[in-house]
Amino acid sequence: MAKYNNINLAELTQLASALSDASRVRAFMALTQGELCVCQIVELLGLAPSTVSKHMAVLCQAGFVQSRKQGRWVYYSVSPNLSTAAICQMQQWVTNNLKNDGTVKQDRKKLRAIKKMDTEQLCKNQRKG
Amino acid sequence: MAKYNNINLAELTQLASALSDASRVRAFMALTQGELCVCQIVELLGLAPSTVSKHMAVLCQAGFVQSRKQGRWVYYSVSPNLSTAAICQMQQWVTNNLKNDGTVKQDRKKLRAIKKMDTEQLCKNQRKG
DNA sequence: ATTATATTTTGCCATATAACGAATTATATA
DNA sequence: TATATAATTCGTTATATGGCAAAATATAAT
Repeated sequence: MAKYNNINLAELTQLASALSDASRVRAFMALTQGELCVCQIVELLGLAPSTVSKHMAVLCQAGFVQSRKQGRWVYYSVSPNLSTAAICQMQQWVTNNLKNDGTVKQDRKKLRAIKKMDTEQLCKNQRKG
Repeated sequence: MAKYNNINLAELTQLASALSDASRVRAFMALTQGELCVCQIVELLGLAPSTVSKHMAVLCQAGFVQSRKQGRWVYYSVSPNLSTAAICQMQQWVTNNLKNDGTVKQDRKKLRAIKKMDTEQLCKNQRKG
């Protein structure tokens, strides 16, 4: 079915703003490889949990990602966007254009390692260091 | 011919940043109707010339628009982007998604009036008021 | 040459944003 | 029930950004 929802100027600048920060774009690109919990994104980006949390909130509010809570963990994933064409198009644009970016490639590699780790252990290590 | 130039993370966030401000997006949308000199954009947006100049520099540096100087006037226009696919795609995305935006519609109307005015007279009025 | 003027650059101010650590919240475990 | 903990919110700081006015630049007109 065709997507017909229009966005307005404010919504467009909100979408653009969400993608105006490298850490947020990296987080989004990481999620295109599958859902991640906050501590995994923290590990990937090397930022404080509070900072990552705020970044994810921005991506969520823009509509690029969604979250689900399971126990103490919150998992983020790329939103399916059944309604808004503009968001789908931007998701595609980011994904396609950064497919071969150096940082994104490195992140993918690091991400594979992170996913192999036990999440409990990952969090424990983050508390210490 | 297919466009194959890739962009990196920094370039992508630069493009997004350029579109993260409503005044800049309005200026860009105005230029999709044809080239404009600075004073015409000043008239449309109701901002100081220095502010508009800075906005246009940001759009230029990102690659969304280009400028040509003719005498004392500088004309801005949507860049043809023969090289970078990412920029073309974003130009299309903005144009398509804001086609029916309220502010953009108002701007188009105001723009038709501005284009009918004598540019010399327009500048003269701006110096006064 | 001198003056006028369209645009840009510079300097400044107010606000927005990214970062962190500390405090808070919500959930699981002992 | 009390404790531990993953994530968020809050408070603070440093930097970035948008806005204007004034100064500087470049070009046209006198």
